[in-house]
Amino acid sequence: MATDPQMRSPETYGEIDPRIEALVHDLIAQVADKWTMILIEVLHDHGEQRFTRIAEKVPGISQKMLTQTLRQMERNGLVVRTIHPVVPPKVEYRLTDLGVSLGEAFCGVWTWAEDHLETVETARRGFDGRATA
Amino acid sequence: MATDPQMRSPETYGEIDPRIEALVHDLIAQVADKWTMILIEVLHDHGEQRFTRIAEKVPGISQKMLTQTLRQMERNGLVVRTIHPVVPPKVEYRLTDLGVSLGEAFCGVWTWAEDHLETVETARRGFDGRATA
DNA sequence: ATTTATACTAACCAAAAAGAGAGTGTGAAA
DNA sequence: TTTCACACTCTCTTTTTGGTTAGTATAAAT
Repeated sequence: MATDPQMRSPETYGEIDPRIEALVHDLIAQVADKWTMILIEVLHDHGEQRFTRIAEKVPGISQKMLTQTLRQMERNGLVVRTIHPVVPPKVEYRLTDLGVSLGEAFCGVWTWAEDHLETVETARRGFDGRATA
Repeated sequence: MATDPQMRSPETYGEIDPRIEALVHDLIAQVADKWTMILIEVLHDHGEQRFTRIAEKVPGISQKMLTQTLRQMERNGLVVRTIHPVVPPKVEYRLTDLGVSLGEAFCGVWTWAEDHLETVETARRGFDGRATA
């Protein structure tokens, strides 16, 4: 019995390099993150923006999450952060090419969701109906 | 000040139907879920499998998460669950066409991650280096 | 002299998600 | 007769996540 998650049995779904896999999961988890997706969208549609302008365009986000998400995106090279040394502070965020390309890669999933919206909702209703009965 | 997340100002990134958007986020959040992705992969590579066989192929997953994730996938129409009324119980899970198509839609992101792995890691090292300095 | 704007960080708290472990029903094998 | 396999469910605890609030520096505007 392999209780150690580090240990992989030969039966483990395993032709893929675990390093790649980790990064893939990681990246997808981050991008699929509610806010990251929205921020990519906003930055793509409106171009370079400063902190408060972004916040205004994303209702419901807290300062904390905005900062956190932008930092993460910066760390991954999805945005560049430009500090203008003026007072009051001015910081601008811009999508990098990498950020843009990630947005595009995600279009596949996005359009899948649009295309199969009805199917999924029908499946859900069916399942919920069966469960109630 | 619009503190109500339901209320959308005209400046809100807003040409998209919010119903579609909600479902898209929802779906992506679910698919991007660590386990769902892995389960799609396993079921795709190995075909119809029963509960314990799946568990063996996914080290680190708890019974709880396996059940939960499979149920969610079933509800969304990504898998079908077949109960064989024997004892001890035998339940098999199979990817639906919808499930397969979702896996394919996700390939774009998957390959993006593979293609840009180096870029992302470099960006991270740069960021972390700057932070330490 | 007080207020305002900006882009944050830090501390604290509540809620949600996930893990661990025990329990369940049943028939066949030992 | 005890044990075992299977596919769970239930409960309890831990971890993670996110929100809220307060605070900071500084110069310009009032």
